[in-house]
Amino acid sequence: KKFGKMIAYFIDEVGNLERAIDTLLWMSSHGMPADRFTYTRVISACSCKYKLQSAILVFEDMQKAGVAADIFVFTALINACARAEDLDRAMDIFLNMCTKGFAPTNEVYNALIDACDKCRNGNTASEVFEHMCEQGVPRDVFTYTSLISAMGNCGRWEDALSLFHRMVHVEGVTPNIITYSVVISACHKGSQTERALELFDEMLSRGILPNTIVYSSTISACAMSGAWKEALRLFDAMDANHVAKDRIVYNSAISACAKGRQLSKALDIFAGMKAANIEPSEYTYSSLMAACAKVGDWQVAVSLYDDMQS
RNA sequence: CAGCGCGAUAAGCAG
Repeated sequence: KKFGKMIAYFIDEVGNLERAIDTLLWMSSHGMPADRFTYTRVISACSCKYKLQSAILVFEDMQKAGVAADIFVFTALINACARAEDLDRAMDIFLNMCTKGFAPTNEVYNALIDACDKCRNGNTASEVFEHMCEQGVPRDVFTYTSLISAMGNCGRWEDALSLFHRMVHVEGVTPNIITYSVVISACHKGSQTERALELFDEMLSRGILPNTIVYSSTISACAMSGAWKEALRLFDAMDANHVAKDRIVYNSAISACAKGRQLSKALDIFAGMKAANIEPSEYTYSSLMAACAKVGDWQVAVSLYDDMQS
């Protein structure tokens, strides 16, 4: 029990995963294996650090030590696969879990759909979702958010929108800020500017205050149809609404100007970015140079290139 | 010995 607390301490306070794993393995090799709670905690910590191999090693040790696994362990393992973008292994674990007689829960299906999303496999995501519905497992905001994200990531914006509709009006699941960010992002990838803006307004009317991520998704959606004025309006609204601007939202706004052939606006935003002490990235320079290319201003492109090198 | 507590799932940028 005390070693278990020590492992939790290594993970939560010290952030030393290696030590936590060593202690866990030491415990089982000395005939006093940790309980399933501790195993789950360690597997989850491996997942957070994208260490799928370690997660599997810990799970194998758990089985060797004769500690009975439960649905929480399997959920954490599937999540580790999702983070490592290994859908095949996620499926293996899922099937293995079913064979052992565990009925998949909402969380297990959600983690599996997330794995499909991370692996850009929209078809499998849809199949898993259908299976979930057939089994009568409840769908919640996590389910729909992951599934809509998976649709968006493989260009299926119509499906993303119809799932959003089904979520809200058929299943009565309330969308949150993350749901709006994925459905707006799906519109962005499908160049559906109008729909993205409608969703943004709908979100406001629900009383959800947009954060940096939702602004950047919506600004990117504006960029796709040359709606740079709308993009800049949103970008400026961030200050009025006291929403912090990060590098990504600056990049989104610069890209919107670039696609709308507004080089001087793009340069203004770039200046603002530097004034705010935000480091430009390769995305920043790439968008700025694209803007130069659009208007044929090679001199500014060269000066940006020099600026980038220094 | 008993009770209690402790563990799992989702989002944004360029060429």
